[in-house]
Amino acid sequence: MKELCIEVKYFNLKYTVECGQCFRWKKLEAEDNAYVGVIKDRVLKVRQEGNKIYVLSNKEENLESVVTEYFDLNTDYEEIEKEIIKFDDNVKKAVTNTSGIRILNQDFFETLMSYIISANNNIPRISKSVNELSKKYGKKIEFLGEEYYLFPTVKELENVTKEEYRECGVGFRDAYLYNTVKEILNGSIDLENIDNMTTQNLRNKLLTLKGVGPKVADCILLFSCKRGEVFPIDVWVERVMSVLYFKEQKSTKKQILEYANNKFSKYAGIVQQHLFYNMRENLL
DNA sequence: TGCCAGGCCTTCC
DNA sequence: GGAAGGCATGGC
Repeated sequence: MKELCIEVKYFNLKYTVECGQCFRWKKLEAEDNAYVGVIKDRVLKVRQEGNKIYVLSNKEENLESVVTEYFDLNTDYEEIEKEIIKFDDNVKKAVTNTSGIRILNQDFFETLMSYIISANNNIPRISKSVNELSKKYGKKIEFLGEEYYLFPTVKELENVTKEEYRECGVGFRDAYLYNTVKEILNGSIDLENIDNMTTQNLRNKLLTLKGVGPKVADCILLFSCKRGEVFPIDVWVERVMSVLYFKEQKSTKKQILEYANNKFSKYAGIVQQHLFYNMRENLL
């Protein structure tokens, strides 16, 4: 296996995979700043040393372009961070704390299913369920002496029952997952046409799925559809926005969203992710 | 024990 | 169109 080395800047591997946007990266205890994860059809080990990342994979074909796309390495985050720290001191402090977070370009179907599972759930349990689904229905890959599992394809989930979903620990979300697979199989959402849809159309389409509300839809748009302008509001973001920008006055999600859209506009997504991570890690 | 977790659905005004 | 209650499950 050949190790790929890529020069990076304004990229922090740890923050990017630990900030809550993805659920399948595992930190390697034996090595510093190294993680193993599954991206689409391959398993990767990624390690960062300063401004270089070192990548190993079971599949070397197109490895550099897959990694570049996934970690959004062709986007100029130096420019983005310089722009967004101008918004105000709150954003400046957050971005300074967690500089190098990048918004991932994850697989659409995996992101859709994962964020349906995320509703009224916590991150460790979401990860556990996603891994369980993969282990049961995804393809097994041997990598560095360990067994890993790809996230299952729509086809691989075709005959999975609600009861079987529930055995993966997803609880009441079993029917949502079941229905979503059916909807995709019957062509209600055309996976091939996503890039051509406007954000509003795609969002409305996602909202027709049971188990997908505004927050889940926005996470899917942001983390797997390159819609950097959306601003997912969960309990943490509601909390941090309310503390930073609305002080004591009570604020609704609608007010928060309007404020964020106006202020952060096309950078709302990356700002949201910095605020979310800062709040969770108690850095503000 | 009761509350919370990257919310959403249904029911009822 | 907005407010309440319910929902599986595990961790604290």
